[in-house]
Amino acid sequence: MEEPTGLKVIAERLNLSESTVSRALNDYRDISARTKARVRDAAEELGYEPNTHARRLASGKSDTIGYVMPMQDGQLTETFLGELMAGMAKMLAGRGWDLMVLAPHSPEDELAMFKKIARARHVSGLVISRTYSDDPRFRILQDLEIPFVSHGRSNDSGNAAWLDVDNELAFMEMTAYLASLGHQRIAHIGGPPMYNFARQRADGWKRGLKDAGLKETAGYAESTELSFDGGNAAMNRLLSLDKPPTAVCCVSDVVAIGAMRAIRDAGYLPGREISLVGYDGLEIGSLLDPPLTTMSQPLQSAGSRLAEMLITIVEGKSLPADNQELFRASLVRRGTANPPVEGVPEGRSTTGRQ
Amino acid sequence: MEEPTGLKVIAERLNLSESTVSRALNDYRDISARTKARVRDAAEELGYEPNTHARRLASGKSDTIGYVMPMQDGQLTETFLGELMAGMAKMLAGRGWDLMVLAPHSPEDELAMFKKIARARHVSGLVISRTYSDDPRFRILQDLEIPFVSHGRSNDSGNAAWLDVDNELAFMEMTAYLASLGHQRIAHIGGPPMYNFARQRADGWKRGLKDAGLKETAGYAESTELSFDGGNAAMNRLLSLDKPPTAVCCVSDVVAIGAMRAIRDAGYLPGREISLVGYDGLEIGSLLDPPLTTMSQPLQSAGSRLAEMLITIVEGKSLPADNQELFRASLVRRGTANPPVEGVPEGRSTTGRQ
DNA sequence: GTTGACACCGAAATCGCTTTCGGTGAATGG
DNA sequence: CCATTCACCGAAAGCGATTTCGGTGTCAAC
Repeated sequence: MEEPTGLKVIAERLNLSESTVSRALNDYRDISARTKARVRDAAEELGYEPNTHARRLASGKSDTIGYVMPMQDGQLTETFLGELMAGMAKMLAGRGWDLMVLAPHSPEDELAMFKKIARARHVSGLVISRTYSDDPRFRILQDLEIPFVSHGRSNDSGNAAWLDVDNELAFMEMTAYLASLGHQRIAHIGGPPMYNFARQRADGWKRGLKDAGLKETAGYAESTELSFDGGNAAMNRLLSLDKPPTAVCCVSDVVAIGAMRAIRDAGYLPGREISLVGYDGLEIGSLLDPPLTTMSQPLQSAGSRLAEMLITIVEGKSLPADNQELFRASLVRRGTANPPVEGVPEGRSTTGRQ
Repeated sequence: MEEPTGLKVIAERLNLSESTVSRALNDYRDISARTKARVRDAAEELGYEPNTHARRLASGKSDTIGYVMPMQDGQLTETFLGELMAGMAKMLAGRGWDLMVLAPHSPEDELAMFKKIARARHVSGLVISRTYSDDPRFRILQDLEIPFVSHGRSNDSGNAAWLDVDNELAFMEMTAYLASLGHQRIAHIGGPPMYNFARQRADGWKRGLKDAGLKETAGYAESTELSFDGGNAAMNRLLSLDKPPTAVCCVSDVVAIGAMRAIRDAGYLPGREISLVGYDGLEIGSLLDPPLTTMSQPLQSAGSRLAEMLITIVEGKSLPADNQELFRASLVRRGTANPPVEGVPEGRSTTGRQ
């Protein structure tokens, strides 16, 4: 229980005042270089570590940002948040900031957390993720005057700060890639339009088609839940079309995996009769047979950048509106996207193997 | 920029002193019930939220615990930490505590963080995870007098606090299950013995064999990296045995998936000629064909319990040694574990399909 | 009518740091 | 040589709570 060395100890030892020591440590310029050096040495030697709470109380800053976990009914919905948080935490630690986790179990709870933060101010900024097409949180946070940046855009983004992947571009490229392989019948299994990224990806697919000189075929624009079963069902619908697609752009890897199963069950081989591209770059996709071609986004660096943006905003060094960035997803070529082959399905096959 | 309501405001409004208000809010018993009620009402009405930093400075408590992310070379190594953290965060939030994330990019960095915490004390306890068989962190944290609980045991656990899954029991059950299906040649693909759980799981498998009246066959105890390739290679070694196993207990789902591929490549069907059970309960396993039978552990509740234990320790309400708990994993029956069939492999098949 | 005991509340110190505001002594300028 | 200006440092006032220590007023007991 030996007491931790505070400013006082090091001040006494050097025959200086606490305030001088404090300013020396914080590199004020009305302290001589010699004194600063002495202070720093003494601090080092004594193993001085400033008391965070005292510092934050006095300075009025909290040097802490919060990450709002994307939860739904108390359950986690994403798998990537580990990477994202690691990226944020590392960036923040480098600047002496802390990362705090918020896991609301309902939208009401989330709102309550926001309000509390707005008043207690023990968190100086937030990072939210998994944005909806219409996301009330943008307004709420702005009204509460809580600095924040969002991982993903929204219709309500306005001049808020955000960092997003260029979903539209990603799906344009995905479609272009498929077209370059020779596919002409390219479908899309999208996600619920309530998610902003789902719309963007669908748009990207459409533009990709147009750029490739292809026209949208009726029934090729599927939309479903972000789940294995959703992908499975959607793919089955595509397969029952008169002219099923020879390639499919999937809104996510999980959906793509569901689609793969449907393709298999219909007696075809994913990547042979029907090509498939997913999105997310899940590690697990490479373990499938054949391994899933997908597009991956840089997560750790996104987390890092998110934190960096938020810091500049909190410190007033930049406006939210000046912090809107697009990251680019990159194609991961694995096994499910290949040139079309002969014998493409011309209608619902009923000889599915189990 | 209206100033937040502090104790002073509500004291003035009620013609009370700040100290009385503070004690009323904190439910001291030398404050009359009537006064407490008045104070609480006023606080509610004015939207009072105590200043966290001031409170923590004055009380000397930080009401914050840190979670040390399991990192390796700056990379995340686990996929489950999202769930775990969500569980912790929710538990903590209910008690007014905060969860902070630490993402060291190296063991040295981790040590530096520990030292800093030991001095700055802005985090009152830690949760560590992914423990090694010989894990120096136990000693370090004890020497530094930082309260902590570990998610996973170690040879160095001693009388430290931990919460672990009963890995041995899990693998005993797994083995027993396989034996009950009729298997007699049950192998094990284990992980690097540097990880404590890897040893425990191997032990469980051995005890399971013994309990079922089976004897260990030479070459049936494989060990490999915790990766797809590791599982793949290990399974290939098993397949090249004179008498390959008819069932395999895998240390993790990812390893199991690698093994599945090896089985397929050798011309067999996982769950038919060779049964397979994984561990982790990864969602993704259910998407495979056939879906992977596995054992899953409760993560959110583990996180919750970890946080709870740590709080009681930090508050001095219990000793670390009294906080050692085993959770139980549960079997998730899917498609890769079935009774043995005729035509079991009797040696390395060379007719593998790619 | 003292004397305690008890129930309540206020004053003031404290937590450890930041930051403003002066106040030295020395250097500069005319 | 006196008046400015600098460079540097100390004193002291917060920051917004918690917590100890007394000090009232009331009431019962002797």
